[in-house]
Amino acid sequence: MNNRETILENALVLFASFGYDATGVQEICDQSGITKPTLYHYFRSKRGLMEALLSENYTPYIKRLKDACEYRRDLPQNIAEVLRSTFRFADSNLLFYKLQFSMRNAPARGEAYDIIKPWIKAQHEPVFTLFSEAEKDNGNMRGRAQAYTITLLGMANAYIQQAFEENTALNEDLAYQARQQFMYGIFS
Amino acid sequence: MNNRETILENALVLFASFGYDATGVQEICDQSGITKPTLYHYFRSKRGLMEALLSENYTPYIKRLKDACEYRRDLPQNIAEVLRSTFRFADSNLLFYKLQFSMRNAPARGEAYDIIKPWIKAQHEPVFTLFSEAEKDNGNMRGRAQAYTITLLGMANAYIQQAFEENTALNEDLAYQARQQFMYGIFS
DNA sequence: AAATCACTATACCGTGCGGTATAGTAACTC
DNA sequence: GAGTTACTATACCGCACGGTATAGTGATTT
Repeated sequence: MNNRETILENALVLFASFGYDATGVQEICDQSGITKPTLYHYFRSKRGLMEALLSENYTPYIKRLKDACEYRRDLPQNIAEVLRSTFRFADSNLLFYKLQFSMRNAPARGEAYDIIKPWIKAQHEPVFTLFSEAEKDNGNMRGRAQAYTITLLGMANAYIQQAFEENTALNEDLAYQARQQFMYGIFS
Repeated sequence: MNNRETILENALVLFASFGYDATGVQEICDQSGITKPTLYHYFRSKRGLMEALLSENYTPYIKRLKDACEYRRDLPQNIAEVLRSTFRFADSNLLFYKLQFSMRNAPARGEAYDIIKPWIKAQHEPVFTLFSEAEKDNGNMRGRAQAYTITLLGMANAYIQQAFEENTALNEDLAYQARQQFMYGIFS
């Protein structure tokens, strides 16, 4: 494995364990068996390292999420796919999921939140567009696209957290249950 | 207002805005118009300051939550009260709510999470006990007390976040809607 | 063979951090 | 009025932080 990948791997572990602020560049270098100039050669700054980490791990998920949000006049189907892709995202790299989750919920004016902000937007956008499209076919939903987006993703996180803390699987059944519960919230 | 209260107030604003790690003791002192020895007189350390902040703001909520979890063979009633007390907690001091939320979701081995850990336990415990009691009256629920605890509190947070981001009220209606949705998740 | 390039180590810089030694003041205690 | 206590300011400490200047190395290009 080349140094760049080694650095990214160790940075992920440390950032996810101790947080962005509390993890020193020197620590990442020690763990990776390299020195600071090497790290600064590949990544322009500590922040640049974090940005690269986010980019590499988010990109495939966002792509799948966009596909899942392609509206074909079957909203339940879309919701199932959104949940499935999100569950899969969490399941495939739990460490990164935890890291991005902690950053999303970090104080708004901190650096960690500032770095992850564009990715939050990239995640919300397709889901918001999906609900906006679906609004046109269902008057009940009018004007609530943003609320649905937040609740759906928030609920997905609640389920993921639950599965993680209970050490149970993030399987198809759980995705189905989450979908049913969410749909009930819409049409009640 | 005395210095102790001034310090606590400014610390809350700064910690909630920039995070525990990124907020310097000096900054808190400047904002409060005092110097470091004064701060260290009232609070033994930066960590002690954070602990005092948590204690003062959490205590009344935990007390109300415990009352809300007193089981009288009417689980829906309990759930409504849990949601209401939690919504009220978030509504009464949004800044503190945001601070504790960011800390709950901070990396597990960071200092911020370590400080808030006992309070998470104090919050989960009464809710968990409630569901454990209710299990005895409803076979369907057996063995899921912890899952219900996590999902209920997670869902409450999703609603609170939604209300905050949409700038809508955390009113009785929303608590009712959340309860219905949660109950549907249990009995489906 | 000279020059260029990507990459890496040693050693260092300025800054800001959490925390404190010292000393003083004003208000109570005996 | 002497001693004690609670509180606060000046000035400082040691340290770890993010980042870099310098100097190489070995492979590739010309």
